[in-house]
Amino acid sequence: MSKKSKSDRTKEFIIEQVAPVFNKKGYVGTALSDIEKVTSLTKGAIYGNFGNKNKLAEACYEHNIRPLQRGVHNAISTTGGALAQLTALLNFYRTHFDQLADNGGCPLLNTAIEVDDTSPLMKDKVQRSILNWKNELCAVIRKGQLDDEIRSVVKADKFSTTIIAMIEGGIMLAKAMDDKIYFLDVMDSIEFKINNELKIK
Amino acid sequence: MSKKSKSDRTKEFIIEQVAPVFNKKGYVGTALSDIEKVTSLTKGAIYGNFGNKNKLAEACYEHNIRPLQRGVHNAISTTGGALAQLTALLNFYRTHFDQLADNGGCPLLNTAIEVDDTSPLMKDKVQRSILNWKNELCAVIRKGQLDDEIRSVVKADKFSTTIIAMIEGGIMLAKAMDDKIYFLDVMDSIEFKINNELKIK
Amino acid sequence: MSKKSKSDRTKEFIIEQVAPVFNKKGYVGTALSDIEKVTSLTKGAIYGNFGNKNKLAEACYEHNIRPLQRGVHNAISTTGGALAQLTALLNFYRTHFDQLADNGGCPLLNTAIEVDDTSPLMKDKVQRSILNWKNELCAVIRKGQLDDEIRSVVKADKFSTTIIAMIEGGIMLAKAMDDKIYFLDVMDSIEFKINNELKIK
Amino acid sequence: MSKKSKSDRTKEFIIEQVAPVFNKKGYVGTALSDIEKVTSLTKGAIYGNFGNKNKLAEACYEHNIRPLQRGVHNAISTTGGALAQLTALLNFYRTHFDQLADNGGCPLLNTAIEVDDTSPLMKDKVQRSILNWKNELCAVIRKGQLDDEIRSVVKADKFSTTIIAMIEGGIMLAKAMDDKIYFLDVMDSIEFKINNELKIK
DNA sequence: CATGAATGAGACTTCATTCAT
DNA sequence: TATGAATGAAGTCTCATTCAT
Repeated sequence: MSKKSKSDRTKEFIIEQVAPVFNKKGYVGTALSDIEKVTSLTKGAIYGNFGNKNKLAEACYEHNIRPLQRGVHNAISTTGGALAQLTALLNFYRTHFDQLADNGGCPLLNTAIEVDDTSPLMKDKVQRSILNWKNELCAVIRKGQLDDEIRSVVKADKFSTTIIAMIEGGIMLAKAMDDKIYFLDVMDSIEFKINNELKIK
Repeated sequence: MSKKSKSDRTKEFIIEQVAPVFNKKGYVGTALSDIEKVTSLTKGAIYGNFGNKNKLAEACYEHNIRPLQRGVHNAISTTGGALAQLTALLNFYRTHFDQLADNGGCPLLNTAIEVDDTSPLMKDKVQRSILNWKNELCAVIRKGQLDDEIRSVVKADKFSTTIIAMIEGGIMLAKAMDDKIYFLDVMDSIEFKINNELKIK
Repeated sequence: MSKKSKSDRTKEFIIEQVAPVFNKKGYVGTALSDIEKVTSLTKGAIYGNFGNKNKLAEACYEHNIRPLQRGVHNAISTTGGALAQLTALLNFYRTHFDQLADNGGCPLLNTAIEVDDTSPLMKDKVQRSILNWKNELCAVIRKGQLDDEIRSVVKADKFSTTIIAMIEGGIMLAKAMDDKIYFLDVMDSIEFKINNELKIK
Repeated sequence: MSKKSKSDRTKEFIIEQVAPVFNKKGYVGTALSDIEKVTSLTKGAIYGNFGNKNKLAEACYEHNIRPLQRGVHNAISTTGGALAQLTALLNFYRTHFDQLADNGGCPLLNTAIEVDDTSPLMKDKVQRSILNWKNELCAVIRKGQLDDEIRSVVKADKFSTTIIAMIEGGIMLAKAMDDKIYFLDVMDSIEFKINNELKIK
């Protein structure tokens, strides 16, 4: 039986309220006064629970990334072969785009852009997320190759990178243009790629 | 003959010094004290020339975007057909990636991510940049179709969006991972796409 | 027989841990977080036992002063005449200087300096300590005069003040210079004074 | 012709207003809000002129110490031999005690006590002040010995230390007791010492 | 035009204190 | 009693902006 302490529940509550704010306004763009507003807690309570703004930001990044990692992981755990798994991944993103957009977009993308020239600590977190994602995709592709589902000439590494780049680029465009179609078009292109470059016909 | 006034030369000087800082640290992350440092000018001088931080930021965005727009435009003005023009675009990016990375990455991407949930004015600028870019690509593809160089089934609009998404996603990954290979892999994928999906063989 | 309550033992424990901190960092310089650290207790426990920081500070002052008062008193209770008693006092200080320095110096001096222009309550405590000390010295000198050990022309009051001033001034210098010699030199001067100005030869 | 810049005049003004506050309330005891109050300037103006609280504190220490150093130096520059010079020093202190007390006491003493266990930077400043003072006294005594005015057996170093300890101890007592007589009594003791231990009769 | 000096708001953080459990 | 969690005020410092010179 896991009974959470008050502290843990408060921490969770804070993270839940604050995580989308960080994702929308960025780390430097989010002030402690913003955090007070959305939590209805005082600065003292925030610092009592997280020590400093940075630690809270890190916790929020983890919180924001988790559902995406889980979504990717779930898609990839689908039964039915590598190609089906990759398609499941696309569908996961198609289905959850609106929710993602409402929360401020992809936290990996947002954080990568904000910190790449400024904050080594957060950059390290982003790098782990990217590698983790890429490794998951690589594994699927390589498995598909072993199963004679995916062409052996395909370079898993390069292909995985490309899929990630397309998803992130698509999110950026759709959010910037306030038009989901940009994202959906890119998703279609990935699906086309999968069917034409990967699949053994 | 246009002889530039002192004012214009100062403005240009300021923009040149400050533009990369905005691109690296973002709009909210760049303080006027940073701007003083890199220009060796006083706040008063900055305000005398630009009125406020916002206007300077806009000018810097334009300055940062211009060489990319020009690069794209030049590639697309190449003689030799639509496919050659698209390849020229890729080569432009391949050649200039290091310079771009040194300057803090793609200003369109950086600005889009920073402002999409916060600053309508800058968002509008980003939207124009995206549309302009997309329109240029569409025009090339449509011209290629008229010239029987590119398959008529290809949807120019969707294809253009995808190319942009890939370039931006690739830049993000390479900068986040501190490894150019991520970008080059995506560029190769675009080239592959062009040869396989676009080209009439 | 007095058996100490749990409360009393906790209070004592707290005072023992905190007293040297107050003596080193001063009243305003010591935060409740410092107090939590050295006691491994929570703020609530501190407040439960002392009511507020001020009361704890007062208790710590008393605790810090006590061994000095006792040392002075013991010296002065030595058998063998007034001059021997004064010399015993000097030796007490010579012997215990290192310990005193480790604990942050003379609490009377430290507190006097910190509070003389700010905190009437603590100042009152300091005044009592000074008067008490001075009275003890005066009593010794006057007794020595009655016993024909000390010259009757000596003004006990003035001489006592001077001894205290010298001890405190010496402590200040030695601690500021990180060099015990400053203190020992002054102790020697006091001894010289006693032998030359006080003693009937 | 020295014409002071506005900046210099403001800096001086700030120091003049703030120096006694630091001397009375101590470094940690003086808040920036106190500084705003006595200067009628904003935090921004303070930081514009001094960079941080620490630098202002250092400047104030120098300002507070200067008149004392000058007083000592002047006394010691008096014509009429070493003994007369030492007496002039005592008279300087006797004459200026009230003013010193009003300003919060001796800055050397106050600062030494506050920083000896906490702030190495300020401690270094205090050490310089002490050494400077001691060296001045030593020089006078040694000169007096060469001139056959002061006994050659006297140890200049030890005697100087003792005089300083007495002055500082006396100031502490008088301020703590709110009674100048404590200080004057110690001054008399120093004079007695000079006449009895130093002077060749 | 540009500077130097200032402002006032707001940044992040720590403070002493309280109180339900 | 002691804890854990919170408060609200206050701490130091930086922000974008203004304006007399």
